[in-house]
Amino acid sequence: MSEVRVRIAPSPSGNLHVGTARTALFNYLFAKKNNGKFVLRIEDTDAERTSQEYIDNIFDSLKALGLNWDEGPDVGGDYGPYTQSERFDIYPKYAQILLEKGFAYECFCTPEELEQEKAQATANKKPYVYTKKCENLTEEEKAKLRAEGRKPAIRFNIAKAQKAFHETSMLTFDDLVKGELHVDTNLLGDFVIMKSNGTPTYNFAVVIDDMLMKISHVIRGEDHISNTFKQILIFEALGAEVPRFGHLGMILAPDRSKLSKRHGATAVSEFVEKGYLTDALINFVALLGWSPSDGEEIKSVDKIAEDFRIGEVSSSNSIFEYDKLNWMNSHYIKMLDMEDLKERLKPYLTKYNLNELTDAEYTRMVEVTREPLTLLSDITDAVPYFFGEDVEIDEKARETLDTEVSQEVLKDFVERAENWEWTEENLHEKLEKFRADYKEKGIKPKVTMWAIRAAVTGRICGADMTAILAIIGKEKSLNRAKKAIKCHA
RNA sequence: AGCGGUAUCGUCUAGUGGUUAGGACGGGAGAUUCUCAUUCUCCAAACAGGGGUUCAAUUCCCCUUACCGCCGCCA
Repeated sequence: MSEVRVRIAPSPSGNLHVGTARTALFNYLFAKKNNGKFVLRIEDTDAERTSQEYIDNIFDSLKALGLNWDEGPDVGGDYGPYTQSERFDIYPKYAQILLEKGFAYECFCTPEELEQEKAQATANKKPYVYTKKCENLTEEEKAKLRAEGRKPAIRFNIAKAQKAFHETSMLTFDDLVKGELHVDTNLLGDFVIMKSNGTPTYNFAVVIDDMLMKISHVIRGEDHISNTFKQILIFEALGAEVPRFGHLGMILAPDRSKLSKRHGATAVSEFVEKGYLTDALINFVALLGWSPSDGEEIKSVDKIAEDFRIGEVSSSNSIFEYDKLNWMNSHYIKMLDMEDLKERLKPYLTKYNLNELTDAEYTRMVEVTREPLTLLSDITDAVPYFFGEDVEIDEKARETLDTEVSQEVLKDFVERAENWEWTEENLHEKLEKFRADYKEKGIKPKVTMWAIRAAVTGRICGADMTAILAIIGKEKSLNRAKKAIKCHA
């Protein structure tokens, strides 16, 4: 059996989309599982929509997800170049072969003429297929058209190719995930393989590159199924070995439409900026269509690869649900090593002066605030009270502070705490006693602590109160408490 | 319109010609805690509809419906 070679072939007309990331993942998993090679190819035949920024984004995102490629534009390989715009001299040669074999022909139709054909078809409520108007142009006619300054495109002759390799007009292939797929090639129009500007179209460039790069399995979204039939015919017309194909269901937004900007983030880099961990993202996306045989959903890509079988991937579409991704992200944050977490949180703490805290204090702060984090970015709003002299009192805290009990508790707290040794251990002990005293008076521990919490943090919920006091320090804590006590006449 | 694809809790899915149809997220209830959260326990929640085949169908076949995709000198 020949070597397994798969590829991910993004078009750099945007940042790396999560859907592309999932396709890349499944290719990567398939390669890993079968000791194959994972190739990255940049499909930038449309110069208009391509930008270096997007290419960089694709590289960075794929790397961040851990989907490292064996061959690609940057790392090279035996079948390069791996960027289509650098392969433009290759495609015309193969188009020429097709022309000579009679599997392709020149088409001089103008966009206007084509537009008209299409309009006609819709007017007659017929599906549009190219009329093959230029199929049998004589040399004289072509010369005349050329003299007029017309530049021909090259079209693939579907019927010729189909007849040459198949008994009937039915074309069939065995899809890796969907099983047998068929189409009546009579319904396919002769599509353009070389544009009149001399560059290849997607369907042509893909085939030539997959052939030359010896791609053995093409795993991609099901939106490519109809392309696959056309591509198979080109492979055959060229006398090349046809790779195996596998088509994955699409990822849909919660409203069942295509996942787009209006649903929030779509690019991997956007998710990262929002505070998602790439490990969580890739794990989540793997679960869209694939499920672990042992039921254990939290799994590294390496572990998933061991368990992965392309034939077991679900062939239906799946909806991208943020709830589960969020849960998974919080789970991954919980599993993060302390030092790692401390570093990862820093980008989200730039509005605070981290120098106010010693490293030990920062560590403790992270320890007591990490629990409820869903996104790394959640840290920003979770810690403002650790910084600055004063604290902003929110509405709920204000109400709490306005009660008589709170005032009484606070006064007592300030008085007693003046003499406390300010270590977390001691504070823990002292506060326990403090609460107990009030409990005897019939005041719930909750209420007692609310007063202190509201005064010191400006909120009524948050991290462990003892730790907060210890980190903030005696002076600052008591100052805030005093400020919360109303001056009585 | 045509062609292709898909159909199990709200969502991602497991599963089988005979099962109490399983898990996870989310939801609900409770326990723990100084609060929020965490954690733990429990609960509700599905085989799209109609025909076949069969002793038996969620499972196999057909039709309907719904949804998705494709019909570019975009990729």
